[in-house]
Amino acid sequence: MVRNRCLWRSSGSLYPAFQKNYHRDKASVNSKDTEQPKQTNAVVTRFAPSPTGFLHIGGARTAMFNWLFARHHGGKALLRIEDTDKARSTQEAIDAILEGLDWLGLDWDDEPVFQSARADRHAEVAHQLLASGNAYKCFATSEELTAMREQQRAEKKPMRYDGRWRDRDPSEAPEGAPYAIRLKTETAGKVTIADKVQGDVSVQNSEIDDFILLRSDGSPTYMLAVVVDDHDMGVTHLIRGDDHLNNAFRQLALIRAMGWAEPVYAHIPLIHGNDGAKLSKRHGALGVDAYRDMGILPDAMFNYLLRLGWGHGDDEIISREQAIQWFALEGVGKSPSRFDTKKLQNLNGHYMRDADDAALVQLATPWIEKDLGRSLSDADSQLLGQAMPVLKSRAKNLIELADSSLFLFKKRPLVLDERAENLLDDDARTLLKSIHLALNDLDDWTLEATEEVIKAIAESAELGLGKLAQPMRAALTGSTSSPGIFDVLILLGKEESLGRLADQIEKT
RNA sequence: GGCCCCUUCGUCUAAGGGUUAGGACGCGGCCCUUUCACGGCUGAAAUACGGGUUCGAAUCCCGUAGGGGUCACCA
Repeated sequence: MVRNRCLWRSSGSLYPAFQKNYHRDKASVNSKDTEQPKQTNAVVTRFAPSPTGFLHIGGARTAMFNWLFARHHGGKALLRIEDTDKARSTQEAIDAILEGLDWLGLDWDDEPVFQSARADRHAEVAHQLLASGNAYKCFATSEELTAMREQQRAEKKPMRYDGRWRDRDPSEAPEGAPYAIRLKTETAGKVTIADKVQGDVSVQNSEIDDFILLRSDGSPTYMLAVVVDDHDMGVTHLIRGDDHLNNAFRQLALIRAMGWAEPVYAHIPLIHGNDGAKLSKRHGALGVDAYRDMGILPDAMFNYLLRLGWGHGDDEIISREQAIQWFALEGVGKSPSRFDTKKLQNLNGHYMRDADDAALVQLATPWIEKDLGRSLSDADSQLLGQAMPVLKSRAKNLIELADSSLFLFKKRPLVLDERAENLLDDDARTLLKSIHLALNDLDDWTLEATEEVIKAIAESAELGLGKLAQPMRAALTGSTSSPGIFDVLILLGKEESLGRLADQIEKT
């Protein structure tokens, strides 16, 4: 469980559980028979974001699917921060991602692994490959390679490393020249991946060039780092965006060169914006935090993201428990889906209505306080709690909820909005006068009693209830829409209600 | 451009050889109603196109078109 972030940020040993696993392969390689039969039921997944920005929608869904798959199988869901790109990785991004995951209610087993701390192990594997003849030193300079690609492009040939150092003797290189380590990949035949989502996908080995494992400065590339980390962490199922599908073939080549167990792959389609293109900055609010700030409930987001690209018959409202029970990779669609804010809002409305009143009071309070410019007293909070049942059924998100509650806390005399002001013409004010009179005489301030009084007036004046309710609403709430008018009366109490009515009558 | 993937209402999806192609969001109408919501009923709305295979195709095969992804000493 990842709850207290300080736990690992301030800790000196970031991945204690991990270090124990460090030499596990050597042991398990030697004991083949103990390794083989058991490995089927232990599911280990991982979510591996690179901390270069907030947790975007696509990442959130990938995280969810990994989490759900692990929980469904009673396995482990691990978290790894891919922070090897020091120039782009920031602590703010790490925090934002962890917060986003936490907000969504996703917890992780073991301590998060920071990839940057594992560079030595990555290098070790690269050198192991070098020693076994599965990799070689490449002395080509960046300039040289750029030139090579330029030429390939000019000749309209595929842009790939041409293997110029593959069979050359390192002694041909200048004395002490820096070199990168490249994987010696297969040149003939093809590889096929039995992807749980995409099905069988094959690629000719000739398409896969000898990619770099270790840079000339000794740092590992992403391709090396992922494979080594996934292996060391014991990851059995790789669920990630299908933008990694092409990488999978390279990674598989590396895995096979090391003789490691091959994971099960599941490449899920990316989420697209309204225009069908890959989600990017220009699509507007994208971080999970942005939706939190829009007053979306985590459960609604969870449900929405779950149903995006995944289905379970006609089910729409799905609880976490059901999601864990039902989730299967087979249900994931193969085509990219578009993000639909309207549906999210609708789902959020469902979860608002279902939510616990006390919880909603907590969640809405910050917005209310911001609007009011003061903090809520205990009495205010209690009033809000009383009003919650009639407020929450009308709100699609926490912002609407907060807005709709403001009339409870506003000080007299109320400032009416334009529509409410227009509604209060002379006739309406005359009506308010008789309403005020009748309510003033009422001692039994209950829903039933107030309703009886108002209905009596409506009847004697031969008017519909609406003719009375709307002016009352305007005077009592300053707006033309609110909870039921008798609810409003009761929530406000007799004194406040009469005061607000009087304020508007006196204006004439 | 090379390689890989995708294609059912506007959107998310169900239907894995035989259904009036179902549900949800959104949109329209009606009902409920003191406003606004909720809710109920209801309407319009889809198998990208073209060929096969088959008694029968949204479903299997081929092609076309469109869309997406990926091609770094980034991750």
